[in-house]
This record gives sequence, structure tokens and C-alpha cells, in this order.
Amino acid sequence: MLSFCKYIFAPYIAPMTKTDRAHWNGCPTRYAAGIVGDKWCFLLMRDVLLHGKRTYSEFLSGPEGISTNILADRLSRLERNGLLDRRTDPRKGSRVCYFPTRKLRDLLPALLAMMVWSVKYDADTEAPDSFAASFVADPAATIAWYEADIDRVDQDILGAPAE
Amino acid sequence: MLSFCKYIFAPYIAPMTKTDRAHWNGCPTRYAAGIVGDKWCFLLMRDVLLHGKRTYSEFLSGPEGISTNILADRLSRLERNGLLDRRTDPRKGSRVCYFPTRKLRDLLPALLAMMVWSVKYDADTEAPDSFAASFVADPAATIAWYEADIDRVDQDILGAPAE
DNA sequence: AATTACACTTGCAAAAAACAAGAGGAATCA
DNA sequence: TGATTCCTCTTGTTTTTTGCAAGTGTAATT
Repeated sequence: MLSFCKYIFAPYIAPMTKTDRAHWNGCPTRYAAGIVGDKWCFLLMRDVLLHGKRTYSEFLSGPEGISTNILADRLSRLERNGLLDRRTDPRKGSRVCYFPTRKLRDLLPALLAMMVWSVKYDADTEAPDSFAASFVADPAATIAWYEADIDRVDQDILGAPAE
Repeated sequence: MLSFCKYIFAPYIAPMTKTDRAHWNGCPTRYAAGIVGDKWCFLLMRDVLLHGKRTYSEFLSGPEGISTNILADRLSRLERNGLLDRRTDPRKGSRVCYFPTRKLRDLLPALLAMMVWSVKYDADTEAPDSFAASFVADPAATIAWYEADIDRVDQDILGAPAE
């Protein structure tokens, strides 16, 4: 590792000119914050990766009550950033499906780590202890298990004959 | 694990009444989103955990250019949520220090996982490959290494004799 | 041909964020 | 002691984003 400031820290915060600020990345935290550092993106990630939701109306029906314009905005933003793959639903041509890309799937470890943290600190959590325990015990296996579910959902939609 | 919907997914999204919505947690993703699902909180976490920043003016001087009212708001929010411990600086009584709590430190795994993801997908990243490699190879050791740095920063401030 | 389902879009009021300037309190200095 | 400086916020004001309600366009259904 490399030294930074007074102590040894991640060294990738470069100085930047004022004009660069808006679009410059290079810092991994800022890159992530720019893409998922938003409550709604965060919850949509959960819906896609963990709850098997794929359509506009499924997202809309969530308990948080996202409004339609915000949902449309976030979906297009996530698509633009390469996290979602937008296609018409083969089961019904007037419907649209948003599939998770590999890039989104690769956020599973971070998402699950965040959930383990929540389970530890949220007194009102409804998640079972077994969830956190299994991820801590064997992260790779837990992730593989979630990925298999994601595959099952997507294949169910894409592999189905048109009605 | 338990079954959910059509497939096997995390089962902890309970139905909720309209009045509950604003403050209800129980879902780990929503809990995390409510606390760190914000660009500025995210970046402040980075400054405290990875860059050794502790004071208002240090946060203010970051390359992202946070405005003063937003900074004050986020600091008090993070303190209210038990992520930061606000104390006067023993080195100088007119200054305030914000120390990371255990609860904040426990976000390191999630934060680092997010950074590994960014390094993989951000073409402009300035983080060295060694960073991601070491975390993937041995997460626990990498986290311990960052924690030691955090200890060093805090002890340097708290243990220093008043000037 | 008319109706329904679905995925958005638009317009408007309300809330939040960005920006600029300044207040107040401790330490330092004349 | 009183003026000065440093530092942590406040307080307006402007700009942007959000939330809500209603409407539009396209594809299936009847």
C-alpha cells in the first residue's frame, strides 16, 4: 500500500481544479456515491437483486411509495450507468423488463455487507439472524446462492414462450 | 433461509400501513439507505474512515466542495444516528472533533466492498490494483489494517497534551 | 372499434440543496 | 483589557430536486 497524508490511507484523492469537479471520478468512493449514493437507487437495487422485481409496475408497488417520475428517472439513470438492461417483456409486448447486468450483480457483496451491518444495529430489524450468519460464515457461497436465484428469475422471463 | 415471493429471497419486507411508511425500518436495505443512502454522508464516511479527517474545516476543504449548511446538517445527522462522536478538540478548545464510533467502523467492510466494485468498473479510477487485490485476498486483515490507522489518528488527537 | 393495461411525461407546488454572507465563541496578541 | 484571528456553524436567497395529480402514447384485449 502507499502512504497518504500523515498516516497510511488510500491515496487516490488527487487535487482537482474547479472545472473538473462535477464529472471527475477516480476516487472509488465518489464513483460509487455518484451511482448508488441515492436512496431510491439503493432500494431499486434491492428490488432487482433480492426481490426478483423486473417491471415498472412491480417497482411502483413497493412499500416505500416511489413516485412515477422519480422511478422513470432512476431507471433511466441506472440503465445509462450500465446497471440495468432494458428490454421488452417477451411474455407481453407492451411491458418492459429491467434485467440486472453483471455490473449490478457485482454490487451484491457490498449490498449484503451493508445489510449485515443493518441487522447488527437496527433494533427493529425483521431480518433473521441466519441471514447475517450465513454471509459472514461464507460470503462466496451466499453470493452464489443469490445469483442462482437471479438467474432463475431472468430465465423464467426470457425462456418463456410468448403467450 | 426462507422462501419469499415466487423465489427464495430475503423475506423481510413486510407490508406496512401508510402512516408507518416514513419511519418504519425493519428492512436492512432501507435502514442502511436511510442512514448512508446519501452522497454527502457517503463521502464523509470516507473522509473519517479512510482519510483521517476529524474536523469541520478538514471536511470543508475536501475536493468535492460541500457547502457549510449541508456539512453541518450531515454531521449532526451522523451524530444523531450514532456514527460520529462529537467532542471539543483537546489540542485547541475552540475546535471540534468528530470521531468515528464502532458503528461507523463496522461500515468499513461495506465501504471497502463498494470501492472494490468501483475499481473494477471505473475506467478512470486512480486507485491502485493492489488495494482491491489485498481486500479480496484477505478482507479481515485489510480491515484490521485500516482500523489500526483509525486508532492512530484518534490517539494522536486525544493523547496529545494541550498546546 | 372501443377498452384496458402499462410505461412513462408534463405541469405545478413544496421541499431540499447550493451559494454567499455573517454571527458568535474561544484562543491569541497588543 | 480589548482588538484580532480562527473556527464552527446560522441565516437569508436563489436554484434544483422531489412529490403529487393528471394526461399521453403504444400495445394487447374484447
